[in-house]
Amino acid sequence: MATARGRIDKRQAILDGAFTVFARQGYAQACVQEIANEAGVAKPTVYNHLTDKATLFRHAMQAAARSVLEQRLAALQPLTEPGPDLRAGLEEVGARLIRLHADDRSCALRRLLYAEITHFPDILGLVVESGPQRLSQALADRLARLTLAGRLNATDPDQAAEHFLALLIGPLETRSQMGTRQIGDAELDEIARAAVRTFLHAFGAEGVSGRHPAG
Amino acid sequence: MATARGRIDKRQAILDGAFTVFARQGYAQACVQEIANEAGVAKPTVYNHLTDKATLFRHAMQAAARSVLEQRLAALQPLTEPGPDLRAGLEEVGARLIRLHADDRSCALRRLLYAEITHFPDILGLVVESGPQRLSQALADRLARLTLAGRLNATDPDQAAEHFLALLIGPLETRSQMGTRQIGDAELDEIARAAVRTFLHAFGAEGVSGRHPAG
DNA sequence: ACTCTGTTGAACTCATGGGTTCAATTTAGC
DNA sequence: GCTAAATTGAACCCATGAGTTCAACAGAGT
Repeated sequence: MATARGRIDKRQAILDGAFTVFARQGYAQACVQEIANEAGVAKPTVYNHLTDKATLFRHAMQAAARSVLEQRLAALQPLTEPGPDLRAGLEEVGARLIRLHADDRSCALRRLLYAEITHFPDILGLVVESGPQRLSQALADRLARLTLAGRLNATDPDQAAEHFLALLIGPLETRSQMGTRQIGDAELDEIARAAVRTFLHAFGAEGVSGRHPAG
Repeated sequence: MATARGRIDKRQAILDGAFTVFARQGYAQACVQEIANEAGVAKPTVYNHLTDKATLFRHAMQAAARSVLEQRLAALQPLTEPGPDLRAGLEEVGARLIRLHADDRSCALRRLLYAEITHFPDILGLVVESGPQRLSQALADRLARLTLAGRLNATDPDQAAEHFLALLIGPLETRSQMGTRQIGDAELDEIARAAVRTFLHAFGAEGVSGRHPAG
């Protein structure tokens, strides 16, 4: 063994396994032995790569946060080259975001963050700032462009983005009982459609807003 | 001792102390001895009233949830007899709700719920169902009345309530970094005003909606 | 073949903390 | 004052789990 590649693979396996176990058990109840098992590795190997249980936790959270963020940014794609039907584009983005948010790893990340924010205040910096913050920022950029193009009426793009995300995530969170209950695709789409409807009433350009649409 | 009153007082002190310590340390890291100290009581007394650490946790959470719910329902008061200025009434309710949501105990309750939902799935029933659920329900009732009175246009009051709360809580949650950062009164009011603005665009009666208000 | 580095499993140390026991003490009600 | 129930503090038992040690082992480069 001992090749650089091998080491990196082990390290990655450890971080993945760690996140899996932390997600299942929480920080305190997760035991390092179980993490080692999950990663297919011996306990001392874990301590060889990550000094502490605490640093193990930090790195696992950071890695998970990074991968979640990537997916989310990618979900904004349809808004960079929006088609003729803006409503459809927004609903598409909403549907994607909501599915990512309801994903198991994503839920687990949020849960762990909430749970351990008291004991690891520094993790907030690593995760939130490269989480909702960046997503909201990127979304605001798109909304600003759409407003300049006269297809939207978001004078304050940051607030528009904030409200768009709130209208998506809030209802999802309450209906899924904080990620406990699984939600069917139909209901997810309905949540996204409803969010877009309210959003367009508030921020749609005159012609698009459609005070009394379909429903 | 042994008088009924005395027992109840001790029990209440224990539950309060338990919630305080759990909020500070999380379930796993909280030790019963510390809870006993916080409650000004000996350790065996704790076990005399509540059999387990687990049941102690459950009862503490339930008690906290109950008190939080009461406050929230009371905050809806201004909507039962709304004055002539509906926007002002909604902003008042929004400001109250947002302050309650940002309250320390409330944040701690949410954190603990998120944190231990995996180990105590039954707590969700005791808390959520008598938490956001009931609040959303009560709010929907008010919105329905306002719609019947022609002062609002909430065809689906449940969804309107859902979106109103989402517009309040979502931005609060992101800006307060999940309850970590303290937020000034001015910013809280601004969040509430913005939420009401978007809400009225979507659900305001024709005359009230005011597509381009003040800002 | 030799070596160096990383891995492994098992055993070990040690601190923490849940839960119990018990004798001494308090307190309420009579 | 007497009794019975509740409280108290201290000591105790025991399981769990973090982190370490170590001897044996595997593989890559020379």
